Amino acid sequence: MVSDKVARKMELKKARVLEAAIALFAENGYEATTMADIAKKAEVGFGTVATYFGSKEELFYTCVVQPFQPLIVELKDFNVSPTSYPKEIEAMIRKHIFLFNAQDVYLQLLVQVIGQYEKFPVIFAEINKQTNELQQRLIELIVNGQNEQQLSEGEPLIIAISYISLLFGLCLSSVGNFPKDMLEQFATRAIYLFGVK
Amino acid sequence: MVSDKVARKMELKKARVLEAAIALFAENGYEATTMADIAKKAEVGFGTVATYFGSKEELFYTCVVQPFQPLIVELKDFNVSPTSYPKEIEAMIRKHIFLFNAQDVYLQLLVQVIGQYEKFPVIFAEINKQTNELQQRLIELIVNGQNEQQLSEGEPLIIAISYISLLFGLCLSSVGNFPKDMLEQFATRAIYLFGVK
Amino acid sequence: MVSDKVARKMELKKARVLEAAIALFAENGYEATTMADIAKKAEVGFGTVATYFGSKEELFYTCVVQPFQPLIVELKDFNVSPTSYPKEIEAMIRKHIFLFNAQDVYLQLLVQVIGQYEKFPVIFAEINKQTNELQQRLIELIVNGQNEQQLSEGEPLIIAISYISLLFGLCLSSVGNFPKDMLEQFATRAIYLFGVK
Amino acid sequence: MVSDKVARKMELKKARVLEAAIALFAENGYEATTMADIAKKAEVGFGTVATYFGSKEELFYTCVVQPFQPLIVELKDFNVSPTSYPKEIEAMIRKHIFLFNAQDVYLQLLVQVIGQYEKFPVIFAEINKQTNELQQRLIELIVNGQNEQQLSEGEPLIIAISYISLLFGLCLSSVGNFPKDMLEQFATRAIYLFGVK
DNA sequence: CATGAATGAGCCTTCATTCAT
DNA sequence: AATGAATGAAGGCTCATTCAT
Repeated sequence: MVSDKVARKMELKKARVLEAAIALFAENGYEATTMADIAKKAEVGFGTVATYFGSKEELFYTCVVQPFQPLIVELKDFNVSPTSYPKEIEAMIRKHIFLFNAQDVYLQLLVQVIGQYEKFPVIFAEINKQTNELQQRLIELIVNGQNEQQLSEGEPLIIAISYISLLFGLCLSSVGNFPKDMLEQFATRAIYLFGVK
Repeated sequence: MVSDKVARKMELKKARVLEAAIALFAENGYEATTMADIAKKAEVGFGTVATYFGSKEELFYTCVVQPFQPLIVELKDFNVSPTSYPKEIEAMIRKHIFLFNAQDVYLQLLVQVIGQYEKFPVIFAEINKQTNELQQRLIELIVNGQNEQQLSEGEPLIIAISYISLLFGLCLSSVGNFPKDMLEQFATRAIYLFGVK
Repeated sequence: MVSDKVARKMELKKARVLEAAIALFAENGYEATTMADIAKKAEVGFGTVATYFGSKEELFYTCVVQPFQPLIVELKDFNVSPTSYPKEIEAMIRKHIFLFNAQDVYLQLLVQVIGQYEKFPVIFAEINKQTNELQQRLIELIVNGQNEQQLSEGEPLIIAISYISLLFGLCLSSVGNFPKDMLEQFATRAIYLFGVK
Repeated sequence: MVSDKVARKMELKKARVLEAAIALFAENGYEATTMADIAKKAEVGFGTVATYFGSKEELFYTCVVQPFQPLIVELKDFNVSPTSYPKEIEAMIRKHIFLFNAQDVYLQLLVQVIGQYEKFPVIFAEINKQTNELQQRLIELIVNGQNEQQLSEGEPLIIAISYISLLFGLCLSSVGNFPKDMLEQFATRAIYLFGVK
């Protein structure tokens, strides 16, 4: 019989461990991060980490996969047949860029997994599947925009990949994070990729 | 007194070790790659790796820094005040993209270092310095193009960063490498970032 | 929160490890003794040794320095202005020789450190400081004895060094340990060094 | 066919290697001294050391045993039935002490072997055999002196062991070596052990 | 003969995991 | 449930030895 109070405490601790783990995995990578480091940063005993998450591998899995769900939902949240394509695309890009910037620590981690997909095949597959859905949705948007003649010609797949690459590429470059006004400018510039007239 | 024959042989072995190391570091990351793995792949005794490169850390340094020099030289090899900016930029982008694609294994490694710059501060500083020079040269090109009114308005720094980010971002995406015709298309699309009229 | 029972158990194990380490270091020297040997002799996992003492170097330090404190206290425990100098000196020597004999394993270790002082500078400095205090105390005793004309002439420093050298020299010779009656005889003989009339 | 010139050169090199080895073994001990260190100090290629002396163990054996022969001969060179025992003993002790002091590096090495006899059983046996002969000769001297009533009573074995221990003990203490006048004083003091009247 | 490139056995150390409290 | 003492697998590195030149 576990009281709500205790359960609440547990959840808080678990969240603290997860946050610490994400930060350390992002900064140092999988192997260079020790369970003891994580426990210390989360201010729990290191046995506790094992109790909550099982093995280190499972913890890493959770670190990468769990925050990805809400993120991808946000990223996919745009209208694929808006009235004004330029306006919708601009809004989408701005949203994306600010999202990426807000989650920079997590994205540093994500970039590692993507950059070493052979090392994390299971996790990568999961990530990739979802990212492909985002890609599909982008293609849909582009195709519609081109059909409506609000966007200039160009292979939609190429545009979608280029755009996603630009987003992740900006993550790589964002040493010390960009100030807000620069983010705005990146957004404005990225629109060009879509062939907005 | 070392004969030329022996020296030649050594050079060959050294190159073989380096190639193996780059491939394994790129695929698995620094920690997950063992000296034994490298030696095995290079078909030498693992003591030999130590004899050639000292420590694992030094080997990694060499793996990242040594191939970077010729690469960055190639990347910086474009005319900053051409007659036709659109043509020069298109040629440059095509060159860049094909270079990146040809060196995909090495670039996977490079992306790791950039993505975890806190973990490899010395190497990153070296890389970053050179990359900044490339960025400066790009800015020069863009400023000139804008002055000549062959390129539309836009903050040159933002454009340069966006472009470099796109290049590295494409590296991240290039799982299993793109076919040649897709590379051409990426090049064509990337031009848009520069505001070519 | 560690229970007393656990803490007790740990102390016992720690003592067992230390004893094993002293014996093996004494017999084989620092480098020739492996952490695995020590763990095996102490009947613990070899990770445990590291948990308790950190590194091999720290363990060695503890092995040499920790038992030295009580020993030197005992060695310095004599009266520097007794009524009868011959009697006090005889008692002191007997005590010293029996102490050395009782701690023969530890002293074999100590002799190594002294004999290779360049190799163990920090430990040696610590040992040397204390030994010098013993030497000073011996000199005090001798000077007093000479002033009281109970001891014959002779440079006190020379006598003190000779005596200490004799003690350590006997350690070197004591292969398989001397029987008790021989120890008595050594004590009787060593008195001569002090110029007892 | 090896010319004398070449043979001479070899002998010189060999001697240089041996000297370097003794110095390094004495300072750092057997394991902590590497073949490469020795080769470097002797200014020869490290393959050469192996060519000359075979294995490291054989080299160590040579380092300890070879210089011992002439040393022990010198140490045993005293008259066991002199006219004046006090004079003979004084001369002997002075000779011994100056010999020990002159060969301090080698003796540091010797002390290691004696102090860790279990580790070097073969070498120790050899050393011990010869040292016992010295001890026997000392006993002979003492017995004769006592019979002639030039030396006071006392178990000759005890005296001999004490004296040899003192000699080796002084080696241990001689950090930075004693000045000549102190050596004289040690000699004068050591005479007391023999019960010179 | 003299050399040093090549090698792999063996060691210290780190660290994920287990389990008793 | 939470903890950390205990453990041993695994990796980097050192270094004696071998052997081709």
